[in-house]
Amino acid sequence: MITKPKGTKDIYGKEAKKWQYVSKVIDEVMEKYNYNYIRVPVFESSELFHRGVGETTDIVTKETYDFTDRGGRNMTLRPEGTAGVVRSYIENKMYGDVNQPVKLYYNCPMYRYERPQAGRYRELTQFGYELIGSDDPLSDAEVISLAVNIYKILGLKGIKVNVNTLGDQESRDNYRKALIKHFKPHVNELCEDCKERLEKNPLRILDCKVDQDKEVMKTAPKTIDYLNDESKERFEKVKEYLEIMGVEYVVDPSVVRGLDYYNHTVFEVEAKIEGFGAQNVIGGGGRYNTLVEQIGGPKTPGIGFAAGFDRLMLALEYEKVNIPVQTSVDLFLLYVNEDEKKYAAYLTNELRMNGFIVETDYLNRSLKAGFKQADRLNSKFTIVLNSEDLKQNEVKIKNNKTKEEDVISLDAIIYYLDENITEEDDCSCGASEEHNCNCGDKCKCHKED
RNA sequence: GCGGAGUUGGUGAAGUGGUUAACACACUGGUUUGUGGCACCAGCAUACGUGGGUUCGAUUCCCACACUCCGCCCCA
Repeated sequence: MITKPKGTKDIYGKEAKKWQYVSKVIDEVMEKYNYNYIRVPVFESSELFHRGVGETTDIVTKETYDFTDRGGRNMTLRPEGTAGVVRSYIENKMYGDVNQPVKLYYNCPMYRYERPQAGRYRELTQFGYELIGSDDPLSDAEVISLAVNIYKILGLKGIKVNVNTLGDQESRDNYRKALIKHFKPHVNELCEDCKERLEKNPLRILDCKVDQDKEVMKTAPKTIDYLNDESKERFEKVKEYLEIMGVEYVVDPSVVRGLDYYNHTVFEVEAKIEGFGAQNVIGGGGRYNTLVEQIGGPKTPGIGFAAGFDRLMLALEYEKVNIPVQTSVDLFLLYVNEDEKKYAAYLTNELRMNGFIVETDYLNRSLKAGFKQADRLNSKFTIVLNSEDLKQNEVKIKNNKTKEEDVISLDAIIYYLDENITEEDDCSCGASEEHNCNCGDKCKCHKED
């Protein structure tokens, strides 16, 4: 048997419906914030990610899917979304658009060659958004608040936002030097990885899970102490706007982010996911004021956020957020002989074109099995086409809830269905008990906050 | 890249170095000469991850690999 590649996942059935729902909610929220959907290639020149994401990051040095195409070009499957979007921004000269800043969002698969585990795949789906062309602290706050709001609208309650600032380039350089100075005398106390990081990327030492509890870590200089006045003031502004927007956040100096392009504001969103301690960060982002220039565009500030779709689904599951999925059909058409089958073919088509969800039998089942199938599909009505009735231009239609059967004229089917298909008494999400869900006013099972 | 645990049919699973590998659910048909959901009866063909090895004989023991789950690193 040919099986799916390691670290990939088939999404189908009920799970696919949930994905579609969550994607739809994301689309709706993005629309309100006036972000436009963008679709960029799955593969790009390898160079883009080396310049964009950073030569020293693990993502680029050991996790990319690289290949040479038939023309000898070095290509890489995108490991993250920002570099491609920024490339597109530059290539399509969006810096010249009348509408500024440019606000873009995406929701698509990324590829990282890693060992799969809970909430981690080699093909992972991320949604994210970028606000390019503004350095205003308000844009930082909006990007953070938008992330929080998406999760809130989806019904997640256990969301925590950790915010930090890396400062501008000057602050970052000063801080870097201070860190090296601090850790150098203690280099032997650090883990192997951190020894490497000391010269290459000292900020990442702060993130280290192995060395976390060591004394050197606790006494390490804090980003906040190396910020110049401008950067400090900027961060204060961001926090102020966040408070005005009612975003609950925590300032966490250990948030430094793994990609090279960040400066100033960086943030992470954590969710409660039982048993997946290491994977509880479901999204993260930050400001990248030098990235556009690095990739070859004009000096342009930007800020963005990206979130793991798979981890979001895990969080939704853990918090038992009910996701509305359509679980019933309006009508199931049954037939026995070939003439009735032909009429069924005609009628299913006709009714579907009139907006009803209609199913029929494709397996030449017995009536008994057909009824069973109608039940399984949770059909609201069932019609058994009967040659005798059809001769009279009539049909028997059965309401599967009340078990009542009506004999109606063929011409009246559409009218009848219109009249008798009522809004579900219970929640459209199909749940029978109170729960956290987001199905709107029609939902009577919705638990009050 | 490193480490741990797994892999038996459509599904959940039991089990054994040796003639037909339990059981349950699901599915299909029948009892009901064309009206289901219950009950009973019957049926469900080619199921022991892949490749080697040990053996008269391997699903069972050994080795390798693949994949799944979990952890580390890293990240979403």
